[in-house]
Amino acid sequence: MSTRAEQRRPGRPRSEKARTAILEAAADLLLVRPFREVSMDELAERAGVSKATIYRWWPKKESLALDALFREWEVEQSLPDTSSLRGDLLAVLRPWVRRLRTRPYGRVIAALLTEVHADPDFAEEYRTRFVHGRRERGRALINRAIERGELPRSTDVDLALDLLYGSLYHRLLHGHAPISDRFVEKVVDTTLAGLAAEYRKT
Amino acid sequence: MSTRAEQRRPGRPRSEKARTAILEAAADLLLVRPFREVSMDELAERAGVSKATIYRWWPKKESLALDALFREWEVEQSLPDTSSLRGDLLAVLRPWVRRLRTRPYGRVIAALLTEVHADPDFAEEYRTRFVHGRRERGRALINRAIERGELPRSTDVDLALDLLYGSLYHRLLHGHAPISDRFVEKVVDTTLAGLAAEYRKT
Amino acid sequence: MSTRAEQRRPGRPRSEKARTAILEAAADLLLVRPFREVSMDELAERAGVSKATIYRWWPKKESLALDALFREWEVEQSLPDTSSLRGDLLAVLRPWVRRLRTRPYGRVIAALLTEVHADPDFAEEYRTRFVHGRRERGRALINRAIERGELPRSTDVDLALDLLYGSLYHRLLHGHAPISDRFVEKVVDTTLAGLAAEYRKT
Amino acid sequence: MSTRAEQRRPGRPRSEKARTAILEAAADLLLVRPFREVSMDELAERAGVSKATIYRWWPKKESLALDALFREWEVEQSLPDTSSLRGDLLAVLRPWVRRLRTRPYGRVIAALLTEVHADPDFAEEYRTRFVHGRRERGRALINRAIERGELPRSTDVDLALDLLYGSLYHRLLHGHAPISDRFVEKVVDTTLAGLAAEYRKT
DNA sequence: TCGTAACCGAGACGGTACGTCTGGTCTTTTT
DNA sequence: AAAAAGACCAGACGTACCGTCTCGGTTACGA
Repeated sequence: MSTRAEQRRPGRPRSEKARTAILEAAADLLLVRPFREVSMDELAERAGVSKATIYRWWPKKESLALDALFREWEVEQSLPDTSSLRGDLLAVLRPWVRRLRTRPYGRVIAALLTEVHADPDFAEEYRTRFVHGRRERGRALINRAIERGELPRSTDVDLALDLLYGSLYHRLLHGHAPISDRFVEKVVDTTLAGLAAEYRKT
Repeated sequence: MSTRAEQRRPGRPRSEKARTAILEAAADLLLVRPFREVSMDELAERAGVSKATIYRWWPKKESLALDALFREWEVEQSLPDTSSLRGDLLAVLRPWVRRLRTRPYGRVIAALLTEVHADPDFAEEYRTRFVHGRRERGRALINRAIERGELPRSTDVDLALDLLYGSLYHRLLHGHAPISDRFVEKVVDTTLAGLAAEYRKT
Repeated sequence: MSTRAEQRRPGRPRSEKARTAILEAAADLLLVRPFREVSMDELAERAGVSKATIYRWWPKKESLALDALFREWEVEQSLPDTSSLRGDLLAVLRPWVRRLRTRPYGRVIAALLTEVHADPDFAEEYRTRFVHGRRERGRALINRAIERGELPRSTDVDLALDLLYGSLYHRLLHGHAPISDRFVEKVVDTTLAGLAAEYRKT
Repeated sequence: MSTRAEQRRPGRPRSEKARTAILEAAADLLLVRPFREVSMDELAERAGVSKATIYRWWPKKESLALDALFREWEVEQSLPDTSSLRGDLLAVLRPWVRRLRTRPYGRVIAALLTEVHADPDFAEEYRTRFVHGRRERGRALINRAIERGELPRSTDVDLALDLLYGSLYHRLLHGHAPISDRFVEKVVDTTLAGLAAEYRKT
């Protein structure tokens, strides 16, 4: 969202200080308080920056939240290799879930998803940042497990990912029950068992 | 949200005509167009009603959408009985999923979930309407299956429900893949297989 | 304003209790607090009466204030006779001015005058109640003085009344100076002197 | 009301174009139609300006009307000098009443006076603009006449001004009779005669 | 005594203006 | 060119008030 040709261009260069201040203010406000209760004016003041500077680099409040969230979440991009799919999945999901418990992330995610349904460009951006990468990594782990013979070749990888992530997001967004480490394990175990089993329909 | 003691009270009674017109306008607008793009003014005009009348009975736009959505969704409340859990679950989930495909419901749901994370009272209302009832019915179906011996007594019912509904909501909200009838079947089959299996950890 | 054929008509007769309660509430509120800050709802509640009952007898808030004010002001309608115009005028103006000082009447008067300029029917009503009668009585006093030879036959009675009442209303409405008894006397004396004198233009 | 330090300050300067457009729209609407029938929305639209811009500079409709009226009235600030008080007063009053007859100014004045009685700050502003200046000028004229020997040293200047302006405002506000040039002359003549005369009380 | 008609209290309603707020843009000076 | 400051536009917000209406119920009179 805040990408531009990074070549040296004439004129005053972009202030890195301002960029950082904005993202930090966004993290402090947008990732914590209910989305709609944070105004751009407050954000700008908190960052010690003018509103115009924010809008020069981010088209809307949601895009800023997206960047701020991405900065917090997607630090670790490497694939784990524990020699079992169960171990790999837990190595990916457990740290994420633990991070989830440190802040009310359900709040931002819900707000971002609302925007996803209103603005196709934003939807594209959101999926690029938070869906595709994660699913590609999950897909790689599962395919590796198939190669190892842990799962049948006929395994529906998308289904697997939706069961795994879907149940976690479900609790995150609806808040009807906590996302404990135990829950993550059960989700992984049950999903893998289901995928592995030869289940005959009635 | 708009319930009050239905006793005969002094004064002009609430206009049933207005109530219906408002809910219908809400269904036409809030359940279709991006939430934030629908103003209360437009809603009031569409319903042929004054804004004050809406605010007298619904505290916010989200509450109104909640009622309108509830009116559309929660018509069928009876438990199916197909003598198998698979059949029962499909009997519940398939009609719901089919209805989901008729309108961009992900839009409203996302907006409602955003509000859930901002207003505890609203969250309570939301869960009462859209979470608890559905989960109770699911719980009943699963417990019946346990009685029949289809699933072990140790089955984690909440886990089951989160796997089932979580994966469906995941696609509804993220929109990365369609919710086909085939997908519903796979979700049900894989979840049931996972629950039934004795899965040994590595 | 609240007049109707006082004949006996079929049906429940008008409640004298309600009428009085309304006028008293109006006097307590409309004649004291800034006009626009008193709502009909508050008025109705204060009078222990429904809004509809007020509107049945008075078409608007201003009409009600008019009646309430009239009830307070126009009790004394008889002509004084002190054998001098000066005495007669002071006998009329002094009590009025003293009453003026007991409450912030400028407030209501200004509000009523505003309505006079917006609603011709109301203007008619206002003048009937507060202008014509008073001017007729003033006219009578002055004509009597002319008969007595205190003033020339050519005296412009309307001019006289505008000088007398105009200067008092001026202070009442603009509030730049108090309306003391001394001021009333000076107004009367100077006006009468001016009317009596043969003033030659340059 | 819309005054601010005119120094060069950082940031976008106030739009002179908007300011003018607002005052002109106010003159066209507020000085012509009944005050309460003109909404701020209509005013803003007429001026091609957002409501917020109006409220940034004028706290209420009345303040705006005050400025608009001032712009129309108080153009001429110089003292006339016709070598007689009568001439001086007519030179001041005649142009003013002629202007009065061009538009329904009684309407605005009544509305402003209503606000004067509701808001002390506004009252202060009103008197500064429309009372003090005019009275100071009148006072100067009269004092000059006293120096010339046209009036006794004991003349009550405030009384004089209240007689002069009071009678004119009286007709303006009550509308019971027109303010003809002839009337102005009579008011001046009679007042001056009254002030000049040695009037003996009975 | 009973019906009819006008009244009353309560309070919901349509309409409309209010003054505020926020998102996002624009204009100026300064860096 | 970029930034800070802050004025600006557009338009939704939720509230408030006005004056009307719709109920259930009351109070008189005349049949």
